[in-house]
Amino acid sequence: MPGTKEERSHAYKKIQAEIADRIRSGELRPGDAVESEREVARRYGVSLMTARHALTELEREGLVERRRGAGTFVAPPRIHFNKLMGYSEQMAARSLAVVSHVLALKLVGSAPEEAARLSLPPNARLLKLERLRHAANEPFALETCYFDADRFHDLTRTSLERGSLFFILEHNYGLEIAHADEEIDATPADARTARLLEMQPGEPLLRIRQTIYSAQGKALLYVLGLYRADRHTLHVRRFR
Amino acid sequence: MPGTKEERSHAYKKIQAEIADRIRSGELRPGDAVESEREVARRYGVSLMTARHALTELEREGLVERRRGAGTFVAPPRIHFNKLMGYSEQMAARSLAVVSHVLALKLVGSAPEEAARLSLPPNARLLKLERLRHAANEPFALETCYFDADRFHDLTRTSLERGSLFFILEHNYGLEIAHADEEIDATPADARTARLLEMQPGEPLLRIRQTIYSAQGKALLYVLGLYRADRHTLHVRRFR
DNA sequence: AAGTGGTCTAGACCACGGC
DNA sequence: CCGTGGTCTAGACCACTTC
Repeated sequence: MPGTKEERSHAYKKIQAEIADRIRSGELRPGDAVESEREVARRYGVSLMTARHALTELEREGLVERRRGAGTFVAPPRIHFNKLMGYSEQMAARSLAVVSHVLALKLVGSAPEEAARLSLPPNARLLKLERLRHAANEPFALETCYFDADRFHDLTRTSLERGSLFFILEHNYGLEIAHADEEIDATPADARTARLLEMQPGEPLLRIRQTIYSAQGKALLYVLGLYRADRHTLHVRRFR
Repeated sequence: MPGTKEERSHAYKKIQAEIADRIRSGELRPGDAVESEREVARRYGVSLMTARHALTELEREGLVERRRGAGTFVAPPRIHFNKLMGYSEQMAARSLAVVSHVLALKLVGSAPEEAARLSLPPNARLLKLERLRHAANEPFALETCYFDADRFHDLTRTSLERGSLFFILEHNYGLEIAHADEEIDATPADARTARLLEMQPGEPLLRIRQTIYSAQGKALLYVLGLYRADRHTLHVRRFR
């Protein structure tokens, strides 16, 4: 057949994905030897450079360690530092049940500070979403999200109570979340927050103001989070 | 021999270094086109794959951006997020005067928690350094550092009052500081801390517990920092 | 000594961008 | 259209680790 429309996926990507799957599935465990460049080349019928490319990419991903003269080995499981995760994802990572309650979902017409965080004009219409988060049946965080109301007009209360906001943004809206810039400080609890989080007014809260950006560098979302200090520790790795 | 100049022939390394120098010297400015793969190959008399390797490495370093069909261009200057800096360095970056007062510098024989943070046995002898930090003539942080007393026996009070601890570690001890893992939370001020930081007991403090590691992955230093919440905001970038 | 990853060659075709 | 980066071949020699 002339002009065959084969799947146009690149050989090295396929090899890379296949080995990555074998590592993530547990078939290959940390420390195990991965096939050598020459083995990969032979088994997949590609040239050495291509086999090499696949293994080099796996190393860049951190899944694999290459030692000259010795071989390629499955890397010890990586601790993900400075990784941006939604609440549901963090809870899942700790095998905790996801419970959160939507306190409010409404349009606000004048929130100049929050609009500025999203690089929108001061009078922009914003969608404000306030949620109370629970872990182990105790409230531990109050999170308020602000969206550009024009872009996210059809977010519904029920979809938000059910699922992960990150999931909705990435799948229903097709957005690629890339990074977040956070400002972290501590602040005393006001009366309302204290009541919601079942603590005493004036007790310390960890406050995180987070602006979340897409891969295109556009501010998607501003989140003001207040966390009970006794239930929450942030982990950060900084580099010299 | 440490410090030997690595002038291995590796063609791609030389090309990479030469282009990197031209960028860092300002000869090539952000947005400028860098020579294409084919130009590099011809000018340096190497094959395309080798020229390509050099440019790909420059991209990995973040010095260069490659756009298919268009070319290779000098990348905009990188913003350093999550950068590990000592107090003196942070103050210098904000053009603020460095003032800090050594409250204590002493040997402690039994500090099992702090020893554990340094991966030392529970009864290890530690050097404890407590410093009160000022900005704009107001106290704003209380930092307590713990060292392995056997390694850092000759730290003196005067050298510490004068200079940056990071500078001393890197220059006097020849250590290469690589990264720090931090635990961040909020906590109410106890009586002594409140007095030192001129605040009310119970008011919120930002607490940062920081373990600083060398390039060899060895824990060098454990720092417990307490920061007046109203004077201190932490900036972090997280990636998806 | 055998096997590994690291570097390198001298080509090839493709997909994409800008003119 | 031409030039660009992205993928790929079928080899080669070297430096290194392991036995």
